[in-house]
Amino acid sequence: MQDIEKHLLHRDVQDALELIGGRWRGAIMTSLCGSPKRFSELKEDLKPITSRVLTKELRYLEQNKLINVERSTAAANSVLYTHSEHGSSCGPIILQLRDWAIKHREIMLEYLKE
Amino acid sequence: MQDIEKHLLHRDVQDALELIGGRWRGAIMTSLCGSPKRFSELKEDLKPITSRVLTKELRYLEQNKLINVERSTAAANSVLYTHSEHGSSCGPIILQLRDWAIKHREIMLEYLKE
DNA sequence: TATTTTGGTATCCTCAAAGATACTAACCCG
DNA sequence: CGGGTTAGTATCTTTGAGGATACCAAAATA
Repeated sequence: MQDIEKHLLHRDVQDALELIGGRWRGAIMTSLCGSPKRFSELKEDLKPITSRVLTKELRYLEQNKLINVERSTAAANSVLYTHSEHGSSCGPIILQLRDWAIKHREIMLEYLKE
Repeated sequence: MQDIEKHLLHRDVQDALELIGGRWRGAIMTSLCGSPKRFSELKEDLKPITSRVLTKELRYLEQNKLINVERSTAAANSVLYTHSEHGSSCGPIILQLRDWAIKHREIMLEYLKE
């Protein structure tokens, strides 16, 4: 492996972690794994997130094509958030992150016992 | 899937993203995927990271058992950072994150063309 | 012995992410 | 018509991650 490639490698990882990192983005994508949701459902699921932050993060994810936003023209006050095709492709990674976090917790508990 | 389980699901993901999220943690773990490294090698690889931040993040990763720190008793001014057993188990996930980020970049370029 | 390298500390500062709180236009339901 | 719900905005404030800069003791090296 060349130096340049190594360098690019962690730059890519940084990019990925900016997309789904931070306090809420990963959680939002996770919440949408189960099923499409409306704003209020997301807010409930991610409590104690605030409207302001949820709006901002949803706009970010929309701009980065990770979610689709169906602002139904007919019944106006209803907006559906769903994974985009590419957004749903991070589902498996998220599941692995979850499993890894659970394993991590167990390992930390082991150390605390000793 | 029950509501409670859904709730736990994204909490776990948030935990994982705290462990390897932020500006540098994922990159450090990535850099250590290739081979064990010394402080100065990490600093070079992760340029423009500062000593202060690198130290802080390494201590965090050490406390969370994701890396081992070999402070060689014999030759004192030499410290080796390596993945712990559990730390190395996030290697595959990191590779997938990298692939996913690369794919994301391509997709965004597609949209810009149109 | 002098100099450089290594692996850090010590302070101070900035800025952006996130929270608290209040408010609102449009709709929908009875 | 009136009250509640939906999907947000508008301000203001806080917090802490991360950066800039300077400094340092111990060890290696020349």
